[in-house]
Amino acid sequence: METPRPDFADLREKGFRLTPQRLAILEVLKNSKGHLTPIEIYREVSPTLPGMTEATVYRTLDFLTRQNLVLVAHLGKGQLVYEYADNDHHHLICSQCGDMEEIEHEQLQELYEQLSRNTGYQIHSLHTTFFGLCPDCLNESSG
Amino acid sequence: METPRPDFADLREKGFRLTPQRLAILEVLKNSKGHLTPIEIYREVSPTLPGMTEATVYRTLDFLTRQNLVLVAHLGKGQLVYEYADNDHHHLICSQCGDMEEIEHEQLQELYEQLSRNTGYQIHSLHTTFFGLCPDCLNESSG
DNA sequence: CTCCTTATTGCTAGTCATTGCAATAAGGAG
DNA sequence: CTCCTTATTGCAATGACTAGCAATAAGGAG
Repeated sequence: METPRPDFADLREKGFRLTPQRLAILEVLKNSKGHLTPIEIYREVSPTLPGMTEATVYRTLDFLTRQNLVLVAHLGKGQLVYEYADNDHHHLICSQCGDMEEIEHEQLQELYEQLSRNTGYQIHSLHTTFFGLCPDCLNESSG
Repeated sequence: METPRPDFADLREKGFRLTPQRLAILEVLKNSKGHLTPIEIYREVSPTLPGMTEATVYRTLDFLTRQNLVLVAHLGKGQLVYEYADNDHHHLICSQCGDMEEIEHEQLQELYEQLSRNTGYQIHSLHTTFFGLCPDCLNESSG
């Protein structure tokens, strides 16, 4: 709750290092403003940084996620997607057509507070994913 | 909403087959009453059904999930866990120590209705996972 | 009980993702 | 600018999961 949006430069003070790989991956996420899979990120960053490996992409994404610089979400089956952490939101996905709606965090705020009261947990999950049927698919299945 | 708890035998009427593999996997989940990974399930079922492959476990779990007989959840990184679908609940996991709380679906009911009203979606995600810090870890990190 | 259709399985190969370890390089000290 | 510590990376091996296809077997018909 103290530093909801840490700056990349803060990492150095925590003993972490600002490597070109981390910079490049964060930059790709910052510019794309959408969900990217690790492989997509690898493909975008790879030309810029020859020698970069997929393993580094996975590790870096995991690192940036734990530093709250990027958000991770499970949108479909097992595949994870990443997004630059600049606005707090969640996702509602149609399990039939794959359509996606963004849910402002505000709508979950109350629930989070309630869960905190009931469990004593300090909840920090952003980017929660809900599944359902979108209006279009609902119509089709009922017709 | 019509058949919230389908029976295994109903599958036959839909043209699906009741194979020993499906029976065995469902039985393991029914008896364990907890979260199991596909590999754990494979190890439990394998001795009973020689010849059983991991691929079949993955496929069967996917099948049972789509039939609403089991629930799937993303608890940690990428790994999926499965559980017998006999009570509607969600999870709250401590991202530090891994402790887990169950959240009764009742607590999310209101949110789900609100999201439905706002988006037109019919939301059906059970087994949503939230992350946070448990009371113990909160104390430690502040001390 | 036997035959037949075709849903499922087992096998194999292919992706996606994680881990261990030696080599590299970030960044502070002198 | 050079040296030194050690966080990170690259590489290679392993593990998790998916997809294609021929062989098997569930379950309905006769």
